[in-house]
Amino acid sequence: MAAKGRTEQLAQIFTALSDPTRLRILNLLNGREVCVCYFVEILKEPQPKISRHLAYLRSSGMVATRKEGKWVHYSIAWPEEKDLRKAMSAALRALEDDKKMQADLRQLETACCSPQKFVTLEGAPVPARAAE
Amino acid sequence: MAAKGRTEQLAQIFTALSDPTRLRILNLLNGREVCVCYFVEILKEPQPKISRHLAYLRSSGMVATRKEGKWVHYSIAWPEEKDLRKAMSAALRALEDDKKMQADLRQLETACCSPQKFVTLEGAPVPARAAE
DNA sequence: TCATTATATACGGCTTGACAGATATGTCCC
DNA sequence: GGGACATATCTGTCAAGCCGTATATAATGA
Repeated sequence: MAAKGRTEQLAQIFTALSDPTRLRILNLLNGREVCVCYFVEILKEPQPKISRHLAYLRSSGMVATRKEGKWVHYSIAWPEEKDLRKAMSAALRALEDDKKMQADLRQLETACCSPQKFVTLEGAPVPARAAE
Repeated sequence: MAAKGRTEQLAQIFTALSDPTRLRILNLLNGREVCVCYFVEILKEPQPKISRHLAYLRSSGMVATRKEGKWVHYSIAWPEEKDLRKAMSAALRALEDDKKMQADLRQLETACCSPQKFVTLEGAPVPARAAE
């Protein structure tokens, strides 16, 4: 799309942040790369719903994807501009107090979309701490 | 309305921040109290449009109003919760680099909705620096 | 009381967003 | 190729958001 002013950029970021499901997704993504299957399992929402919200975040440029076999890993794409980055990270930090968000994060450790829950070699990829 | 979870609260705040007009309004409100007539003159948008966005901000609890004769002064109602406040102020700070926002602010000094532009005693009230 | 000014709301149309459910695409393995 | 799995997209429907225009409310002052 065309080059947008700073104000419109910010408005777009906040639009992306204005849905509870997307907030939960971003909270899980905060600081690591996460595979789609984790979102589906942890958020306990229908897969197409998750996928749509991920598509939304993708098209507003807030997340990046990395494909690995049949899995797709998502990570946060931090804005170039410093103040935008700060605004976004302050927003994500505001999520950290939320019980629901904390519970989601706790599930990251155990959840796994693959049937072989404990076979890490062949199961779904473990979410990696992002280099930041 | 009913008590909403933290996540939904956050989503609502972000919805309020997700519109360029509302961002311009909040930018003008950042640090001072401003009368509606200023918004109308500075943003150069139809009065009902401004009023609707102010109503939106009001109903999401992000601004407070003070009535004085026929004028209504708006100010930012900072959230109780620390992280929410930080997120909001980071958002407002991210606006400060925007040329458009700076131009809006510059107009605050000269703009006045009253016909008697320079009669401060009877003209529209001058925006006051908020105590913060 | 009437006119004027400041602000808010109602109405109608259009656009965007959210959802569920069905289906398509892509990868892997046999 | 065919089946199983992971992910994405399409379809139709409904709610929410935004806008312009018209109108209502409220305060002021003659």
